[in-house]
Amino acid sequence: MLRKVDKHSGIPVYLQIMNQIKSEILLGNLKAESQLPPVRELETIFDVNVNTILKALDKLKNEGFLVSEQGIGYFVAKNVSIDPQITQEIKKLVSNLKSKGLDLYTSLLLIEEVWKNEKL
Amino acid sequence: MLRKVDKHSGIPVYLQIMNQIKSEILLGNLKAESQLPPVRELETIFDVNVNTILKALDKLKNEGFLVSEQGIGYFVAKNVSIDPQITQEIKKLVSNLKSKGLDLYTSLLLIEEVWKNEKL
DNA sequence: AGTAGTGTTATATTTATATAGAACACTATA
DNA sequence: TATAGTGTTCTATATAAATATAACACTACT
Repeated sequence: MLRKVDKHSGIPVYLQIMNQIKSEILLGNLKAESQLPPVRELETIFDVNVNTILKALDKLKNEGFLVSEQGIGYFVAKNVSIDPQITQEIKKLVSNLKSKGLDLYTSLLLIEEVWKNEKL
Repeated sequence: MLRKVDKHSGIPVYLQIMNQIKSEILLGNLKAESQLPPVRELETIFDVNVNTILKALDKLKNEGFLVSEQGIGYFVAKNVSIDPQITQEIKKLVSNLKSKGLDLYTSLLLIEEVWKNEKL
Protein backbone atom coordinates (compact mmCIF):
# COMPACT_ATOMS: atom_id res chain seq x y z
CA MET A 1 0.00 0.00 0.00
CA LEU A 2 2.81 2.35 0.94
CA ARG A 3 4.98 3.27 -2.02
CA LYS A 4 8.05 5.25 -3.02
CA VAL A 5 7.65 9.01 -3.07
CA ASP A 6 8.19 11.24 -6.09
CA LYS A 7 11.28 13.30 -5.35
CA HIS A 8 10.73 15.60 -8.29
CA SER A 9 7.08 16.48 -7.87
CA GLY A 10 7.85 19.68 -6.01
CA ILE A 11 5.79 18.45 -3.08
CA PRO A 12 8.07 18.06 -0.05
CA VAL A 13 8.88 14.41 0.50
CA TYR A 14 7.98 14.40 4.18
CA LEU A 15 4.53 15.69 3.22
CA GLN A 16 4.04 12.93 0.69
CA ILE A 17 4.89 10.41 3.38
CA MET A 18 2.51 11.99 5.86
CA ASN A 19 -0.21 11.95 3.24
CA GLN A 20 0.23 8.31 2.38
CA ILE A 21 0.10 7.16 5.97
CA LYS A 22 -2.76 9.45 6.86
CA SER A 23 -4.74 8.20 3.88
CA GLU A 24 -4.27 4.57 4.81
CA ILE A 25 -5.57 5.33 8.28
CA LEU A 26 -8.55 7.28 6.98
CA LEU A 27 -9.44 4.60 4.47
CA GLY A 28 -9.27 1.97 7.19
CA ASN A 29 -6.35 0.11 5.69
CA LEU A 30 -4.26 0.78 8.77
CA LYS A 31 -6.28 -0.10 11.87
CA ALA A 32 -6.02 1.56 15.26
CA GLU A 33 -3.40 -0.04 17.53
CA SER A 34 -1.65 -1.68 14.63
CA GLN A 35 2.09 -1.30 14.37
CA LEU A 36 3.92 0.42 11.53
CA PRO A 37 7.01 -1.07 9.94
CA PRO A 38 10.25 -0.07 11.74
CA VAL A 39 11.69 3.26 10.67
CA ARG A 40 14.64 1.64 8.95
CA GLU A 41 12.25 -0.41 6.90
CA LEU A 42 10.21 2.68 6.09
CA GLU A 43 13.47 4.18 4.87
CA THR A 44 13.58 1.43 2.25
CA ILE A 45 9.89 1.50 1.43
CA PHE A 46 9.80 5.22 0.75
CA ASP A 47 13.41 5.42 -0.42
CA VAL A 48 14.36 8.40 1.73
CA ASN A 49 16.58 9.15 4.71
CA VAL A 50 15.56 8.27 8.31
CA ASN A 51 15.45 11.90 9.25
CA THR A 52 12.83 12.55 6.63
CA ILE A 53 10.82 9.57 7.87
CA LEU A 54 11.06 10.89 11.42
CA LYS A 55 9.92 14.34 10.39
CA ALA A 56 6.80 12.88 8.84
CA LEU A 57 6.09 10.53 11.74
CA ASP A 58 6.68 13.26 14.27
CA LYS A 59 4.16 15.50 12.61
CA LEU A 60 1.63 12.69 12.45
CA LYS A 61 2.18 12.20 16.18
CA ASN A 62 1.44 15.87 16.74
CA GLU A 63 -1.72 15.54 14.72
CA GLY A 64 -2.75 12.60 16.85
CA PHE A 65 -2.65 9.94 14.15
CA LEU A 66 0.28 8.03 15.60
CA VAL A 67 1.93 7.27 18.90
CA SER A 68 5.44 5.95 19.38
CA GLU A 69 7.23 3.99 22.09
CA GLN A 70 11.01 4.06 22.43
CA GLY A 71 12.52 0.70 21.65
CA ILE A 72 9.21 -0.73 20.50
CA GLY A 73 7.71 1.06 17.52
CA TYR A 74 5.10 3.34 15.98
CA PHE A 75 1.41 2.60 16.29
CA VAL A 76 -1.78 3.92 14.77
CA ALA A 77 -3.40 5.96 17.51
CA LYS A 78 -7.06 6.35 16.89
CA ASN A 79 -9.78 5.06 14.73
CA VAL A 80 -10.69 7.80 12.30
CA SER A 81 -12.01 5.81 9.40
CA ILE A 82 -14.10 7.61 6.85
CA ASP A 83 -17.70 6.64 6.08
CA PRO A 84 -17.36 3.90 3.42
CA GLN A 85 -20.19 5.49 1.49
CA ILE A 86 -17.99 8.51 0.91
CA THR A 87 -15.18 6.28 -0.29
CA GLN A 88 -17.66 4.80 -2.70
CA GLU A 89 -18.63 8.16 -4.15
CA ILE A 90 -15.02 9.13 -4.51
CA LYS A 91 -14.34 5.92 -6.38
CA LYS A 92 -17.13 6.71 -8.79
CA LEU A 93 -15.86 10.19 -9.53
CA VAL A 94 -12.30 8.95 -9.87
CA SER A 95 -13.16 6.30 -12.42
CA ASN A 96 -15.23 8.88 -14.24
CA LEU A 97 -12.36 11.35 -14.40
CA LYS A 98 -9.99 8.63 -15.50
CA SER A 99 -12.29 7.56 -18.28
CA LYS A 100 -12.40 11.15 -19.53
CA GLY A 101 -8.64 11.06 -19.82
CA LEU A 102 -7.82 13.47 -17.03
CA ASP A 103 -4.66 12.90 -15.04
CA LEU A 104 -4.49 12.89 -11.27
CA TYR A 105 -2.71 16.18 -10.92
CA THR A 106 -5.15 18.11 -13.08
CA SER A 107 -8.07 16.49 -11.31
CA LEU A 108 -6.81 17.53 -7.90
CA LEU A 109 -6.30 21.07 -9.15
CA LEU A 110 -9.85 21.29 -10.38
CA ILE A 111 -11.32 19.83 -7.22
CA GLU A 112 -9.37 22.25 -5.08
CA GLU A 113 -10.42 25.19 -7.18
CA VAL A 114 -14.08 24.20 -7.22
CA TRP A 115 -13.93 23.66 -3.47
CA LYS A 116 -12.56 27.12 -2.82
CA ASN A 117 -14.89 28.89 -5.21
CA GLU A 118 -18.20 27.29 -4.32
CA LYS A 119 -20.08 28.89 -1.47
CA LEU A 120 -21.45 26.67 1.31
CA MET B 1 -10.59 34.66 -8.42
CA LEU B 2 -6.86 34.72 -7.71
CA ARG B 3 -6.09 34.89 -4.02
CA LYS B 4 -3.24 35.09 -1.54
CA VAL B 5 -1.20 31.93 -1.09
CA ASP B 6 -0.72 30.08 2.16
CA LYS B 7 2.92 30.49 3.10
CA HIS B 8 2.73 27.91 5.86
CA SER B 9 1.01 25.06 4.08
CA GLY B 10 4.27 23.35 3.23
CA ILE B 11 3.39 23.50 -0.45
CA PRO B 12 5.94 25.67 -2.26
CA VAL B 13 4.45 29.07 -2.98
CA TYR B 14 5.36 29.08 -6.67
CA LEU B 15 3.44 25.82 -7.05
CA GLN B 16 0.36 27.26 -5.39
CA ILE B 17 0.50 30.16 -7.82
CA MET B 18 0.91 27.85 -10.81
CA ASN B 19 -2.02 25.80 -9.61
CA GLN B 20 -4.34 28.75 -9.19
CA ILE B 21 -3.63 30.13 -12.63
CA LYS B 22 -3.77 26.74 -14.30
CA SER B 23 -7.10 26.02 -12.66
CA GLU B 24 -8.63 29.25 -13.83
CA ILE B 25 -7.59 28.43 -17.36
CA LEU B 26 -8.89 24.89 -17.16
CA LEU B 27 -12.20 26.02 -15.71
CA GLY B 28 -12.55 28.58 -18.46
CA ASN B 29 -12.39 31.56 -16.15
CA LEU B 30 -9.31 32.83 -17.92
CA LYS B 31 -9.90 32.77 -21.68
CA ALA B 32 -7.31 32.17 -24.35
CA GLU B 33 -5.60 35.36 -25.52
CA SER B 34 -6.65 37.27 -22.42
CA GLN B 35 -4.01 39.23 -20.57
CA LEU B 36 -2.91 38.58 -17.02
CA PRO B 37 -2.42 41.39 -14.52
CA PRO B 38 1.12 42.88 -14.62
CA VAL B 39 3.69 41.00 -12.57
CA ARG B 40 3.96 43.80 -10.03
CA GLU B 41 0.24 43.59 -9.50
CA LEU B 42 0.43 39.82 -9.17
CA GLU B 43 3.03 40.47 -6.48
CA THR B 44 0.33 42.26 -4.51
CA ILE B 45 -2.46 39.81 -5.31
CA PHE B 46 -0.50 36.77 -4.17
CA ASP B 47 1.56 38.66 -1.59
CA VAL B 48 4.91 37.27 -2.69
CA ASN B 49 8.11 38.50 -4.31
CA VAL B 50 8.38 39.15 -8.09
CA ASN B 51 10.94 36.42 -8.45
CA THR B 52 8.50 33.89 -7.10
CA ILE B 53 5.83 35.15 -9.49
CA LEU B 54 8.28 34.84 -12.35
CA LYS B 55 9.21 31.30 -11.40
CA ALA B 56 5.56 30.28 -11.52
CA LEU B 57 4.85 32.11 -14.79
CA ASP B 58 7.98 30.76 -16.38
CA LYS B 59 6.98 27.21 -15.62
CA LEU B 60 3.50 27.82 -16.96
CA LYS B 61 5.11 29.12 -20.15
CA ASN B 62 7.11 25.92 -20.39
CA GLU B 63 3.94 23.91 -19.96
CA GLY B 64 2.34 25.90 -22.73
CA PHE B 65 -0.36 27.58 -20.68
CA LEU B 66 1.02 31.10 -21.03
CA VAL B 67 3.04 33.21 -23.42
CA SER B 68 4.78 36.48 -22.57
CA GLU B 69 5.88 39.49 -24.55
CA GLN B 70 8.60 41.79 -23.26
CA GLY B 71 7.24 45.20 -22.44
CA ILE B 72 3.65 44.11 -22.98
CA GLY B 73 2.52 41.34 -20.68
CA TYR B 74 1.53 37.73 -20.07
CA PHE B 75 -1.27 36.09 -21.99
CA VAL B 76 -3.23 32.87 -21.79
CA ALA B 77 -1.90 30.74 -24.59
CA LYS B 78 -4.36 28.07 -25.53
CA ASN B 79 -7.87 27.05 -24.94
CA VAL B 80 -7.77 23.99 -22.74
CA SER B 81 -11.11 24.27 -21.01
CA ILE B 82 -12.45 21.17 -19.35
CA ASP B 83 -15.77 19.60 -20.34
CA PRO B 84 -18.35 21.53 -18.26
CA GLN B 85 -20.06 18.25 -17.47
CA ILE B 86 -17.00 17.18 -15.56
CA THR B 87 -16.99 20.43 -13.65
CA GLN B 88 -20.58 19.69 -12.77
CA GLU B 89 -19.78 16.26 -11.37
CA ILE B 90 -16.92 17.67 -9.38
CA LYS B 91 -19.23 20.28 -7.91
CA LYS B 92 -21.63 17.58 -6.82
CA LEU B 93 -18.96 15.55 -5.07
CA VAL B 94 -17.48 18.63 -3.46
CA SER B 95 -20.77 19.77 -1.96
CA ASN B 96 -21.35 16.22 -0.82
CA LEU B 97 -17.99 16.03 0.93
CA LYS B 98 -18.53 19.43 2.50
CA SER B 99 -21.91 18.41 3.83
CA LYS B 100 -20.31 15.38 5.46
CA GLY B 101 -17.97 17.71 7.31
CA LEU B 102 -14.77 16.77 5.52
CA ASP B 103 -12.17 19.45 5.00
CA LEU B 104 -10.45 20.16 1.71
CA TYR B 105 -7.11 18.75 2.66
CA THR B 106 -8.48 15.43 3.85
CA SER B 107 -10.66 15.16 0.78
CA LEU B 108 -7.75 15.66 -1.57
CA LEU B 109 -5.76 13.03 0.32
CA LEU B 110 -8.53 10.50 -0.05
CA ILE B 111 -9.05 11.21 -3.72
CA GLU B 112 -5.36 10.87 -4.44
CA GLU B 113 -5.16 7.61 -2.55
CA VAL B 114 -8.22 6.15 -4.21
CA TRP B 115 -6.87 7.25 -7.58
CA LYS B 116 -3.56 5.50 -7.02
CA ASN B 117 -5.04 2.33 -5.60
CA GLU B 118 -7.85 1.67 -8.07
CA LYS B 119 -6.90 -0.30 -11.14
CA LEU B 120 -8.02 0.96 -14.55
C1' DA C 1 25.17 -9.25 31.18
C1' DG C 2 24.71 -9.30 26.42
C1' DT C 3 22.42 -8.69 22.08
C1' DA C 4 19.08 -7.79 18.45
C1' DG C 5 15.58 -4.79 17.26
C1' DT C 6 13.54 -0.83 17.99
C1' DG C 7 13.26 4.62 18.34
C1' DT C 8 16.06 9.10 18.96
C1' DT C 9 19.41 12.72 18.59
C1' DA C 10 23.15 15.28 16.51
C1' DT C 11 26.32 17.34 13.12
C1' DA C 12 27.64 18.61 8.67
C1' DT C 13 26.57 19.29 3.88
C1' DT C 14 23.79 20.12 -0.21
C1' DT C 15 20.03 21.78 -2.71
C1' DA C 16 15.60 24.17 -3.27
C1' DT C 17 12.59 28.03 -1.91
C1' DA C 18 11.72 32.64 -1.08
C1' DT C 19 12.83 37.37 -0.18
C1' DA C 20 14.86 42.09 -0.94
C1' DG C 21 16.47 45.40 -3.76
C1' DA C 22 18.31 47.15 -7.68
C1' DA C 23 19.15 47.61 -12.34
C1' DC C 24 18.21 46.68 -17.16
C1' DA C 25 15.26 46.08 -21.61
C1' DC C 26 11.36 46.40 -24.51
C1' DT C 27 6.74 48.64 -26.11
C1' DA C 28 3.53 52.13 -26.78
C1' DT C 29 2.36 56.64 -26.73
C1' DA C 30 2.53 61.48 -25.74
C1' DT D 1 12.94 61.74 -27.52
C1' DA D 2 11.09 61.20 -23.20
C1' DT D 3 8.33 58.60 -20.10
C1' DA D 4 5.13 55.31 -18.08
C1' DG D 5 4.15 50.67 -17.99
C1' DT D 6 5.48 46.48 -18.92
C1' DG D 7 8.76 42.12 -18.53
C1' DT D 8 13.64 40.44 -17.25
C1' DT D 9 17.98 39.66 -14.99
C1' DC D 10 21.21 39.73 -11.21
C1' DT D 11 23.29 39.45 -6.64
C1' DA D 12 23.02 38.64 -1.97
C1' DT D 13 20.77 36.67 1.98
C1' DA D 14 17.79 33.69 4.77
C1' DT D 15 15.24 29.71 5.59
C1' DA D 16 13.52 25.08 4.71
C1' DA D 17 14.08 20.41 2.96
C1' DA D 18 16.71 16.38 2.35
C1' DT D 19 20.77 13.58 2.67
C1' DA D 20 24.67 11.06 4.86
C1' DT D 21 26.66 9.29 8.76
C1' DA D 22 27.22 8.28 13.26
C1' DA D 23 26.20 7.72 17.81
C1' DC D 24 22.99 7.12 21.64
C1' DA D 25 18.82 5.06 24.33
C1' DC D 26 15.18 2.01 25.41
C1' DT D 27 12.82 -2.78 25.31
C1' DA D 28 12.54 -7.61 25.11
C1' DC D 29 14.71 -11.77 25.36
C1' DT D 30 18.32 -15.02 25.95
